Amino acid sequence: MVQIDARELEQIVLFLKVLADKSRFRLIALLSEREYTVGELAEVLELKEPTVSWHVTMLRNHDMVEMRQEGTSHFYKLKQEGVHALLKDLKTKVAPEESLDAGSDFERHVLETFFQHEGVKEYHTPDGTFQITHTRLKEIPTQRKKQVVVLERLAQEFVIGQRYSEKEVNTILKRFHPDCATLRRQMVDNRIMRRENSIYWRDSPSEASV
Amino acid sequence: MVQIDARELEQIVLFLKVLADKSRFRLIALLSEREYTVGELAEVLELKEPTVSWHVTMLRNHDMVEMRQEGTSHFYKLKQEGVHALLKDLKTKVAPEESLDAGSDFERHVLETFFQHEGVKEYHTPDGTFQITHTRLKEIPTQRKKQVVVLERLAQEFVIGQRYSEKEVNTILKRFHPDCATLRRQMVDNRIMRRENSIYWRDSPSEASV
DNA sequence: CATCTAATTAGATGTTGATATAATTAGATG
DNA sequence: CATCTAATTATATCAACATCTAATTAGATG
Repeated sequence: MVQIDARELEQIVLFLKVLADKSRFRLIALLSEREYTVGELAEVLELKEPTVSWHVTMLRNHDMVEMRQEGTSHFYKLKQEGVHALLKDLKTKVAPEESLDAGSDFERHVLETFFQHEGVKEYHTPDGTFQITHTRLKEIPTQRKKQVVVLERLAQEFVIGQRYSEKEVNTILKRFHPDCATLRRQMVDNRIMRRENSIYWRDSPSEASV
Repeated sequence: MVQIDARELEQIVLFLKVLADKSRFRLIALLSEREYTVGELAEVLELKEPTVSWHVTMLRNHDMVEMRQEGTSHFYKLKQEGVHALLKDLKTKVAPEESLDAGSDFERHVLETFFQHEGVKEYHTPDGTFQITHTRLKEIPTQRKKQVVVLERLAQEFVIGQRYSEKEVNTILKRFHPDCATLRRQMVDNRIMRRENSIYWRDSPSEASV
């Protein structure tokens, strides 16, 4: 865990407190699309104007929203796109299953059964620390239909068109299962990967035979 | 803005509410490092046990923490590493400038001289493709002052407090220079890393001798 | 200047929730 | 079984805050 000093902690918690309110969250959601007057917001959110005013003022104090005046009307809009991005992050974190594309129920079931999601691993590089979720293959399915699902999944580890040596293929597969040789052979057998002169590659889906 | 339905909104706000508390945030920070008993947490956070119990129960209800019992002791630890990642995200969003630290001219010069930045490498994982800039150590400095700068830099690859096996240390160091054994020894000699029974770790700057 | 519109500020109210003390449960140990 | 340790539940208290009504400010318009 990253060390967090007191001041920083206060700030983060404060920021989270601002977000952790239903009305303000909806407010932010609206204001991220276009500018609104207080009255409009009150109507949409079914709150009284003073309540909305209170909230937007709060958001303004936290530099999350900016105001433009026109006559007696005050137009508010989201200030930092950072907030926008943050929400997106939060969303994917909170409800990650929404984010990844569906696939069939069968596929999902097979993947869930055979893959085991391990914690996050940290990679430290000059440019910062990357966190990558690691996944292992509990066992290699014997049923061909399930096998294909698993192999397709593993294939995603390889860039389409890129050439890999046998050693490189093994390294990548070994991250999932010690028996990389079997996986490699099965990938070739199922035409999920191609081989020629000990060079492996992945064809684009359109070229690959089914 | 992403469309958010009522149920989802509730969940997000609830999740944020859980995080938006100083004690719980610190709790999570601690529990992301290792498991703690309620008593230990109470002592570190300077709270009474019932208070901690209340919070960890709350975290448990939200599936953010898990418990293991041993005698009368209840060991808690962070459940989803997703929370971990989330915090980091939040941190970089909230205070991005904090993340990178400046360093002196001398340090910068040494780092520039001894490190070589190689191109971008791609890592393919279940969750997408990561591009990471790789850096190598051209040679190990012999002048002690320069050596320390380089070793300090390498130390950043290790999470403070985390325990590493000798093998893990080598793996990480080998990314920079083939002679990982020398680097490892020098790190220990210079008290940049600590060793006991072939277990290596990095102390926080305050504890480390200068 | 009187009036209208839109928003904010002031003040009141009710709820939630963070924390504490005290009592209770559950496991371990002599 | 008595006792000790660790944690939880029950209950109480206090502060924070979301919301409302009422009063006030500020700009526009006849």
